[in-house]
Amino acid sequence: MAENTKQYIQNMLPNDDVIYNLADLFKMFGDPTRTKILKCLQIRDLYVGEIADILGMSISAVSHQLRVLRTAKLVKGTKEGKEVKYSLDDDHITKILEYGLSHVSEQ
Amino acid sequence: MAENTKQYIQNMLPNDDVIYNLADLFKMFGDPTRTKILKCLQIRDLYVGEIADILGMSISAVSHQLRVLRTAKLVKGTKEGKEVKYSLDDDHITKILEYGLSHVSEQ
DNA sequence: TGAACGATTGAACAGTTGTTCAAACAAAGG
DNA sequence: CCTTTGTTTGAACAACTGTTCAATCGTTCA
Repeated sequence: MAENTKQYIQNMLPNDDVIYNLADLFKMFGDPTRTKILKCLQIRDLYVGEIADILGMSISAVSHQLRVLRTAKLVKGTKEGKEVKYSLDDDHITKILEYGLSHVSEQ
Repeated sequence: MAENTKQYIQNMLPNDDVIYNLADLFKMFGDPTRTKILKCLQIRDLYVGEIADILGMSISAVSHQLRVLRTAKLVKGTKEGKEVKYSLDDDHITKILEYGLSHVSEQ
């Protein structure tokens, strides 16, 4: 391949920063537990214990994943007394999920 | 939470099959090397060695990832003599990537 | 205050992932 | 044939990921 072709393609690629952020975003959807949690929160805001109950998982496991989603700013938690109500923190998320879902469903 | 509310939400969730397929799809985009490869192939069909050259990676590492992408039917390889030319095997893929990219860029 | 409850946290563990290295394969040309 | 070139493959290894378990924190209410 010609050297200038190589450079041309290299220049068209997003910066490494962007690539890594992109990968980190998609990683969030790359785990079934997290996509389930997000799907739940798409239906309705929920407490940690409720999510665990719906998914049949331990509260701890759900809480760990919620922290991951919170760090990624996909979800936010609001304290209500003893409980913490979680909700989606990003509109795009729903669309990306839907896009992936329709792709998967079509196959 | 009321038992019937719990069941209502459970019924609204996609089947486990779908959830796992969805997660597997997003996993493909969850690695920087793979997103780079896909981005390259979005620009132009390329041989394995060309991709390795552009990305500054070993041919082996690229080939391993191409196999993963091939298995996921995101990419296909066509033998041309000694070389194998790779191309994107799915239109949706570009859109999902773009959607994620625009999300990442906006932050 | 102190028991009860919801949620978070940290350590530990098994399982998975991505890269490297060396070996093998396939096509082309001498 | 034998060598060269492009690619694939498998084993090995380090790094990462998700869950569990036990401990802890924070709030409520008796």
